[in-house]
Amino acid sequence: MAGRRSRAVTISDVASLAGVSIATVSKALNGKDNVRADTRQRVLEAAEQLSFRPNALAKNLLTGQSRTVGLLTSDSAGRFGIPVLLGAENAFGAGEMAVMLCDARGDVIREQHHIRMLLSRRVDGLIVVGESTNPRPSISRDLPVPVVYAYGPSDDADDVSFVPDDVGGAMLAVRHLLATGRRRIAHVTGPTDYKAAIDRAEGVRRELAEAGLEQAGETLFGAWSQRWGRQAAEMLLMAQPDLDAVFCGSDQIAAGFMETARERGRRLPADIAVIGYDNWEVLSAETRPLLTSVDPNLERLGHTAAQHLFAAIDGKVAPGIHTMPCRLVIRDSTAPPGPSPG
Amino acid sequence: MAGRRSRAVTISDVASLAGVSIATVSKALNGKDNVRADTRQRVLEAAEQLSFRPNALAKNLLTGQSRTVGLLTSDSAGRFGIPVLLGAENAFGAGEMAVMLCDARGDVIREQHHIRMLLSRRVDGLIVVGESTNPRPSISRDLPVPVVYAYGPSDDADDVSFVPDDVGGAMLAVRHLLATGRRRIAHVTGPTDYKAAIDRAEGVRRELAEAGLEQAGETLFGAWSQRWGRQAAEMLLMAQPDLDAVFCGSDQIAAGFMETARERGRRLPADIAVIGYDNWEVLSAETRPLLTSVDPNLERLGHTAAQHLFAAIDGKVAPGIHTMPCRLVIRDSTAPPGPSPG
DNA sequence: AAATTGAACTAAAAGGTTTTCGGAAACGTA
DNA sequence: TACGTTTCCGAAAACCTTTTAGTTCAATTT
Repeated sequence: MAGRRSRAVTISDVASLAGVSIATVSKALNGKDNVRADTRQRVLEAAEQLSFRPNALAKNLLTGQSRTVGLLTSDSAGRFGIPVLLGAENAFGAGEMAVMLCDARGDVIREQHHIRMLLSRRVDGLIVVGESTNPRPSISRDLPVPVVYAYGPSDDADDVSFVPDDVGGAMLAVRHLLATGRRRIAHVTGPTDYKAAIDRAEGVRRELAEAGLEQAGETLFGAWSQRWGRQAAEMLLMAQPDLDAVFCGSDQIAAGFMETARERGRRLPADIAVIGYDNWEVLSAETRPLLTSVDPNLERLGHTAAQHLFAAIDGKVAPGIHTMPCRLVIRDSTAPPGPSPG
Repeated sequence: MAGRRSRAVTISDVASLAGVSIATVSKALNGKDNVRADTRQRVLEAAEQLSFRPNALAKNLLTGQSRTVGLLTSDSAGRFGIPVLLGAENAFGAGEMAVMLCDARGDVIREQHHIRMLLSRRVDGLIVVGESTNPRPSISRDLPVPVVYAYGPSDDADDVSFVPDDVGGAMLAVRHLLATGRRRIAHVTGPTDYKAAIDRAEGVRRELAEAGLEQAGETLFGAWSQRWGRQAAEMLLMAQPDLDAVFCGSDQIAAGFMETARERGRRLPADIAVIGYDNWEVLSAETRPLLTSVDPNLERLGHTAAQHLFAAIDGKVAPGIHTMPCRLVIRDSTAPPGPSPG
């Protein structure tokens, strides 16, 4: 509370105390040449004594750069925005960049409002985090600063987007199932209006085709929820009694599937192997057995997007949609099949 | 991309185009007096044509206020920081405030670094979001701006903190169990080094004492996890065969408890009622039966904290730890007991 | 007709920093 | 002493906006 209402200490105060001009203070504090060692020392001591912090507003006004980026999200609450946000904040943390967080909550008006606000604050760049991997309207047109899209790509091919490789992630999962000896593989996933669901189904199709195998039944599209996982399990266990593996489009679906499969007396993973998606640890590390899951590496994606934004601020653009690889986190739910009860 | 590298348009450009002085432009755009209607119109058109956005840096430098608050968290990834953050961002969204997000990731050095950065950017205030409800070291000492602590309170009684009322939340839960006819109530919760666990246990004790009842066994402290919920269920069902209700310290514990209780043949909620804590919808809306849970109203807490920060910026301080009420979200897991299988 | 008023506008200052350029002092050389 | 060189420091401009204190000019009053 001390000094709450007192005027902030400026470079002039430091100059007075040190008995030099403000120019010298500036040079001394910024490590510039042409300042005698003992003068610099005096200045440093004065600055320390007054706990002087240069006014970034003034500096930024002068340089025209705010050393700030805007992070525009439609769904900060979502599980996907946050890791991206963290990765970005991470990448910035090293330098002197700051992140301004704006949540548009899916409202175009609010988004416009935030963009105007950020521009008037002269942010150096913008990261737009989608709430799904579905393409979203571009905002880059006529903006005076570079924009990078993360998770959900822009619908304009000239923009820069970073998205997880859902097709590749699904292929990883199926490949792992095949490698551990599974042959009758089903796929349960989310709604068809999610590009993520479509892409993952395509990955399954592609990898199975490559192995010359048929998929066990059509892909079951539903919701991303545990409930749908349970429901799908009922259907699948009935329709495909010789099923030996299920690849689920989300960890929640997988958790639901496993719950019902256990109840129906299937041994996991001995009878049926299960793979989830997202590697959402609160779930995948709590299921029984522990859930093998595709990790979309979102934090790294956010980090990369932020680094790319830096490059773009420096004028180096690499337009297009960049897909980032996923990794498979192997846990107990895909141990090789066998008669032992695990 | 258009004009990416061209100098930003300033008020002078607008003045030239409109054929007036910059002072007139300022007054016209800010709705001040003494500007003729047609002049104002001309200015507005010129500004529109150039898509002029006043440089907030310059304005802030002049007024000495940045219209920005810093949000300092140790755990943005956590389930608790995010809602608070959203509530705060929400409260600010109405005005022209912006939020700068900084994640210290529990590192004191990093926290100091962020504080210096925020101060040099002349933020108008700070919100510190704890990662648990345990008190945390105060940072307010000698800071030139007001600080409000949310979720985790400051250890300095002169600071302003907003925390959820864990004791009251637990009392709500137990009262509901009593009201629906339960009498043998057990409590399973997290580790003893969490104040939240201690407080909730205290709430249970207090409410049961008020009703003149004994708690069914000692409070079981463990982890916040589903696994611990399962483990505790094994113990409890053995040790307290006539148990008719369990209040769990988290939704995860509750989910684990329910899973095992079902496996052991208990009917939920007919035989045993279960209440969770946090009302984390991804869990509480997916359990079978749907989980009654104490909702700590975190978003509202964040909102209130932000509003209070506004007040503090205007010089109105109300020091102390303010506990915010929880609410009980009643779902199927606490339907009255009975012989029917539900 | 001269003086007063009021409206509409402008010049200039202020805000805190960095940077450029010029000046002064100290020193060495002739 | 006169001159050139080096080293260090300070004055002032620039960044862009808002606000204050005028200034101009026309309309109104005396």
